[in-house]
Amino acid sequence: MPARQVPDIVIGRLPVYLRMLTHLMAENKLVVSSKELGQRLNISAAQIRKDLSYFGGFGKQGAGYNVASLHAELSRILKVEEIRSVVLIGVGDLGRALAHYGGFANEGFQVTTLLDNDPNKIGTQIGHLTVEDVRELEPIIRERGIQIAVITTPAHAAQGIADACIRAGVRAILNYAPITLQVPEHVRVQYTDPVMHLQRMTYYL
Amino acid sequence: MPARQVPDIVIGRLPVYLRMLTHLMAENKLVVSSKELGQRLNISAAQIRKDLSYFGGFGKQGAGYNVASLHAELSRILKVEEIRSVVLIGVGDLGRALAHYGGFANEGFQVTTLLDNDPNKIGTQIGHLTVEDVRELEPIIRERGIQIAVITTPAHAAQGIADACIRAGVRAILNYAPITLQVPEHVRVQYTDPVMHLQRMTYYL
DNA sequence: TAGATTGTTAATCGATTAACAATC
DNA sequence: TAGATTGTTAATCGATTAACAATC
Repeated sequence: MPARQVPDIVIGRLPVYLRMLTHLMAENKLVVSSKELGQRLNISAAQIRKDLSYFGGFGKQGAGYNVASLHAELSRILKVEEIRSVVLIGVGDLGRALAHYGGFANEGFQVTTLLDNDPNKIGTQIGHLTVEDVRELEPIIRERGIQIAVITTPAHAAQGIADACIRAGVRAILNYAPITLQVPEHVRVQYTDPVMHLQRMTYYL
Repeated sequence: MPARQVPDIVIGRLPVYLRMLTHLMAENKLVVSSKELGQRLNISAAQIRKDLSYFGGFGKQGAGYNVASLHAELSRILKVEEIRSVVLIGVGDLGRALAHYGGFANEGFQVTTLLDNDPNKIGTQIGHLTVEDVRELEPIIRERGIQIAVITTPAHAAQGIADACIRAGVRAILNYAPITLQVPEHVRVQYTDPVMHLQRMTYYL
């Protein structure tokens, strides 16, 4: 429960801070200053202090921040202390790669459900999961109470899948399909598209 | 050659406009207004007009924008008319998925080089490419004049790979490894990490 | 204590929006 | 022509930075 309205752009930096704190813990670093954090993340020290101050005073003057306790605070703020179920729709190469991805463990997420529309894929095993029929999407998501969906279908299918997910109760979508989704206000969407990222850089070449 | 300094945040929206224009061309739509574009992309019409005005006046009062010619203008501005070679380092599940990805064609990019450090992978075929030895990274990138790298290695290897790429002449990096890279000013980096995206949304759940 | 660093305020900087004359 | 929509300016809004008292 934030004390005041926190800008979304601030929320977007918290996972970056959290990731660096995880890294510092692995290095057995006990304390870190906003200055050092900033240098490692290419963010100004003032911005880091300001971002954190939306949620409280976590540091100690003259010393900096305790790495472990700031890590715990950010985990709490981002609500990634408990594991959340994720449904992944579209078991192509990318979907398969994400299903295998080891980086979700310990970061608050677990892919628990794989869906596809291809009869040749439905029923097959990927890791320890069985691919299920996308026609069962709504009841499956509802029954399992899943709030997060990852869409790795072709572009033409993505909007329909998103609509169905939302009807079933999904409130956060990570969309890998190269299309802008139309969603109601209460649903969050994040996009990731390698072409967008690359095109954004070639301008400067 | 932009007329004046264009904010990076504006450059970041141009690929989104371009993608929608590609979509509209496939729908055989000849003309589109900033209002309609905005509705489809969840961006205000004023912002679209302002963004485009950094580069010139591409529209027609009372009518809107010619879809095909705005598409051509944006392709030119983003320099994605010619195909650019991309090196991909780290042929794990994700690297393999990107190597197979069909979405680069027609969008200005082609993965031409695959590198890995695993002797079991070096020499194998992926699609029509052969995985090469990452120890040859610098000469390969130099000889082939590659300016764009996609890093899909584990986090601990990513900074070293980035350094080597930059020494060899790379100026744009798309980094899938979950780590913030330190790079000189003349090098652009884009990040994509599913954990970051998901954590950014769970705050709102 | 002296040095370092926080948390916060005010100033600056930059991005978005609203409005409208120009004009197709 | 009348209606629609652009390109642009000025106003608004929001984010970042600089500065520093507080204090560990």
